[in-house]
Amino acid sequence: MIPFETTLHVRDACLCLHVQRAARALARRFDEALRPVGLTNGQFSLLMSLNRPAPPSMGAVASLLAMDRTTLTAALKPLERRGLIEILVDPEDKRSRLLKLTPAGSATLAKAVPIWKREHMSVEALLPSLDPDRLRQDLQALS
Amino acid sequence: MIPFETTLHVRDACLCLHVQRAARALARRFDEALRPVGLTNGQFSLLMSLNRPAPPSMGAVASLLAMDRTTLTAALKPLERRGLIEILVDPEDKRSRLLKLTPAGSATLAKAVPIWKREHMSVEALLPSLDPDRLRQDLQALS
DNA sequence: CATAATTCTGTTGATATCAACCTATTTAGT
DNA sequence: ACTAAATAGGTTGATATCAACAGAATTATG
Repeated sequence: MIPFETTLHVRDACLCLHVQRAARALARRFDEALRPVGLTNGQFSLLMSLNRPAPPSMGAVASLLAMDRTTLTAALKPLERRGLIEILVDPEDKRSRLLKLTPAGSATLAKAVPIWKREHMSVEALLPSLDPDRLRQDLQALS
Repeated sequence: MIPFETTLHVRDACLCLHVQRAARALARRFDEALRPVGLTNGQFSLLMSLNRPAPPSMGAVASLLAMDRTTLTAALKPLERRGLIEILVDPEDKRSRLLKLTPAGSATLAKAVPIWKREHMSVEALLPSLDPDRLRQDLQALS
């Protein structure tokens, strides 16, 4: 019904597919590298986004990570169970939750950062364009 | 424990995070566009990868999509239930399964292609680099 | 040809992802 | 102040993702 040539074109051209593939491959790579500290790539990014002077709300974090609100709700649960974060009701606005790293969360993050640095350097070295900044700009525009 | 500047650096530099964000955003975008034909972006890519002269094995498809084998097993189930694909034991090698589009699967795919074309054009227009080929090359190298 | 290693896939359990629908709280309009 | 609209999150159900383990078939080796 659809010519094989169309399939080849879509397969080669589709940015959505290319990004999903790269996302899966990078996720596996960072998940593996971070396993010694017990974090996945997503948990690392999430914890890192909480390491700031004032604890952010869920909406702010979801937006930063380009992640659905409800995905974030689910992602927080294992981290809270493990005592790496605390979820507090915002006294200024009782609808809102404040997400706060615990000392244990901070410590885990501190162990993860050197691993991230090593891994990230070797990933940037893979780029044929040798231009990670441009890649980041393009990806940013897609978010 | 970790300085805020480190957080800012990781947040801005991490290719894994940038790719995950773009992957989520593009997935939402294509999922939404393809909803009228009842496919998600992943199902579209999967069905499209089955539209070839000879039905491929699972391993071949998983590798093409840079997807875990077992993820593929799970992804096939709803498509099989809906009668869009068939999973056949390879007569040449009884360990292997051959993945085959049904006529209904072909028809669904045919309806999806024009939607993909429209959506993909508007996505490419978002790129500040104006160079989708280079982006694809970089993403490919990461997979 | 027997058996050991390899290959292809499945199952289970955990987390990730989002749409659709829901409640509680805050804010805006009158 | 009262009510309507908007905002912040939560719950449920479906699919997606992968590691760890396991089974069945094939291939390689001696």
